Amino acid sequence: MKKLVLIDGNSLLNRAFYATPVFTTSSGMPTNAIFGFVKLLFKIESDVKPDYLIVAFDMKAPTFRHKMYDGYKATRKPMPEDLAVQVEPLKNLLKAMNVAICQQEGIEADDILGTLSKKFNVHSYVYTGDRDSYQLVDEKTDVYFTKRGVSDLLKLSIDNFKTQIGLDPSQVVDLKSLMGDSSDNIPGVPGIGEKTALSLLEKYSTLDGIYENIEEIKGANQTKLKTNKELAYLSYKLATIDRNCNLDINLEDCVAPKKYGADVRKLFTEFEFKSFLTMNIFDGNSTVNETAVEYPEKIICQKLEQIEPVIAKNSLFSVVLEEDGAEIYTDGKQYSLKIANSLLSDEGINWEELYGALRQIFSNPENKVIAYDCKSLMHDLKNADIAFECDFEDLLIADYLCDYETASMTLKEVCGYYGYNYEFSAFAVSKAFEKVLNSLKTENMLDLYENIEKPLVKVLFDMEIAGVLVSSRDMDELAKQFRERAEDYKWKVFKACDKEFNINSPMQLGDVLYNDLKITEVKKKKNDTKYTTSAEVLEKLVDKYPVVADILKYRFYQKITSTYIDGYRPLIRKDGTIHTTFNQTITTTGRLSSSNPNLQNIPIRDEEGKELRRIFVAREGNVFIDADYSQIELRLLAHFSGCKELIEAYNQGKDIHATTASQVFGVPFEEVTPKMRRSAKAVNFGIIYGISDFGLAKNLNISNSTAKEYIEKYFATYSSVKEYMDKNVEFAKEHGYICTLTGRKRVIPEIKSANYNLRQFGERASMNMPLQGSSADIIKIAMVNVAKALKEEGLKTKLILQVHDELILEAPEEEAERAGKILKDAMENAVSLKVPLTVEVHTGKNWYDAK
DNA sequence: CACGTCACG
DNA sequence: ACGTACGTGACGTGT
Repeated sequence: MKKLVLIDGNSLLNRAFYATPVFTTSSGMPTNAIFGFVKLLFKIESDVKPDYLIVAFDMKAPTFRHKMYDGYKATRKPMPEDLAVQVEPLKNLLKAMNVAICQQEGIEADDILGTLSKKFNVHSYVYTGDRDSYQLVDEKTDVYFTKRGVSDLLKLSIDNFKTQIGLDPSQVVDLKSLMGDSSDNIPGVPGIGEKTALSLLEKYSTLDGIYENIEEIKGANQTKLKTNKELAYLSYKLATIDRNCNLDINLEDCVAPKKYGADVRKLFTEFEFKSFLTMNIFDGNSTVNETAVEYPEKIICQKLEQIEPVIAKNSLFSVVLEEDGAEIYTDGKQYSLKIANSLLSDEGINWEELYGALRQIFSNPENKVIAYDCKSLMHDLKNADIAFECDFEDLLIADYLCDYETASMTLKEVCGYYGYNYEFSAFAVSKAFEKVLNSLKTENMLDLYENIEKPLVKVLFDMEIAGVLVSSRDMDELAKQFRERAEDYKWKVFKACDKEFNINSPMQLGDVLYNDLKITEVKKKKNDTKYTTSAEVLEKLVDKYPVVADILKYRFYQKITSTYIDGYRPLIRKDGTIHTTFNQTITTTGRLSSSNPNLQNIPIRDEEGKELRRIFVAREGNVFIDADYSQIELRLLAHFSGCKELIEAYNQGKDIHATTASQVFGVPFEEVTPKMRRSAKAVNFGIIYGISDFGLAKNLNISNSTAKEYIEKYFATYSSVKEYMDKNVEFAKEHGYICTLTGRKRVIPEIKSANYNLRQFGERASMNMPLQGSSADIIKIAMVNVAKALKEEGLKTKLILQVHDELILEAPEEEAERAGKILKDAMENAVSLKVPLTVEVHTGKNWYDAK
């Protein structure tokens, strides 16, 4: 059977517009949607190889079906200006390409598609971004729906429809008549959503079926359906695509073009579609216009497995992971490589030829790769069993450092930010990287990038691959205990409150505590109707109201089970290991973060919670070596401020909190009480956070005025600390940013805010960033050095975790002693300060014992 | 998807 | 008079 491709022009142009980064010709005309559309067209031509092809457009005037439905507000947004100006040029281009176009007053594009797919004796492929068209699927019509972007397609045919969508194609209309579709102005039955609609159709198949059995349907749904019967049937009409429109089109008018002429080449040149010009799509009469083709990019081949003979040694590759396909270009200096992620993850398909080629690129230390997010690229390649051993540059990491003013950007955004479009070729990545590299130089962060962040990428990758072994036996045992206790406390609370409710809901809990039990000690916040049920507040009530203690206990066990036990289960692999992701480009201070799961917030402060650390165990024959910096941020404070008293205390190895206590409270060192020491410790922490009397008062549960006295006393004693803090605030006010030890920057726009609270926040952040950020710098240096030393010494010991001021190694028992020394040495000597950096090391078979 | 809560440094 | 300690991530509820 012959093949007819039917394209929903408006819908796909719209998709192309949003999926393609905004770019213009050098004269300023936006062309991204046209580019995306044509790219899709080429893809369709090479994938389907259609005999016939036609693009359907809506006319601008309001259409028939929507006119019937004037009473409802149109929810469709107007077309953005940048897109609107691309519509006519696209149509002209299509005409030049001899692509058939169909548009007719009063007929919607999907009615055209519906009619044409029925009319001819051909197999139709409908390309659209509109779910309405699902209903067109039948024996001779496939619908290809663009999920994300333009080339990620959901391919629906009569064979897979039910499994993909869960309905028959005809039921799509029934579904819409019930749930409506706001983007298409279809009302549906108010109050009936997708879930209800699906379960109704599951039972009664069609809208008619539902109304035939309306008495069977229970409760509110029956009422809703009865009162809105007319609306439902109107919706049915609106959602139904008309497959019998009067269209004057012959199949022979729609022959799919094979080659294009000089006029198309001219238009591509006008649009500055460089990569299309080099494609083998033009007919013989259309010779290359030398002035137009000054572009370096040449397709070497579109099949990666053929590249092996052509790539040179010591090559530079710009790499982009794409939705589909595999391409490689060169400009004679470097290669542009695009590969589909799916090619690396599809199991059971033999891509060995391709992988061989990729191995030749990535596993060769003489090559260099430029990519965005190399760590995830390493993971993707690892899935295909390709080792990442080449040199690399990482656009994501470099951009994180130098575009510190901008919130995290995607690859598309970063390239766009520097004026490139990576859809043309992966060269955009290397071009953007060059720009970022330049600003790293002018911003004095090249060293930070090259010697800390970049090598850290590989270190983190190795840590993520190593993972941590979880003892499921210990975990199950703990789970059982904690779940039981949560249950016990839950019922204890219910009995005390004389009612069952959801303790997990702060709303319901607040209601019970403050309305039923009439607890009056806690006041609502001003301008707020809500009570807080935070542990901080509840703890003050435990003496008077015993039930509150049980609520806190319940919360505790519930938290442990839901977050740290049930939360882990789906993340534990077959071999019993769990693998976190270390995010290198999330925080404003330069710290790492950890997710899926977060292994940087495992309980430790609470003794019972700490038990959880026993489930993290070293593998057979191994031990954990846990090393943490002692008060690294306070030591940095001593270093940066040059405070003589603090420096001396650290050099003499004195207890710093006791020292502070003795000086702030004016008593001899020997007479410092535990309580005084505790207060001084809180003051020291407060200083690091950019202290405020209120914050300190809350933390120590003392009055604001007492807290204020402590702070004044502290600054009177350590005046250089005060000067140092003031200096940082001043610097931030003047420059708008503040730096760490290595020159890492953070912008603090709040510091210039007219809003007092924001400005205060900006000041505290300016005081905290150099301490928290430099601490992050230092442990990163240590990580790079430890990893390097372990490798050089040929040890099997691996770095597995980082928790901000703490590093954990997993070492074969016989290596443990040596590895421990290497670790301590690397951490203590990561940088040289005016005070020693001391590190405490512990060893154990599980994380609990190693702390 | 925002919020409250709570786990960590 | 106002509303406040720095930096994260995950879970559950409720809109």
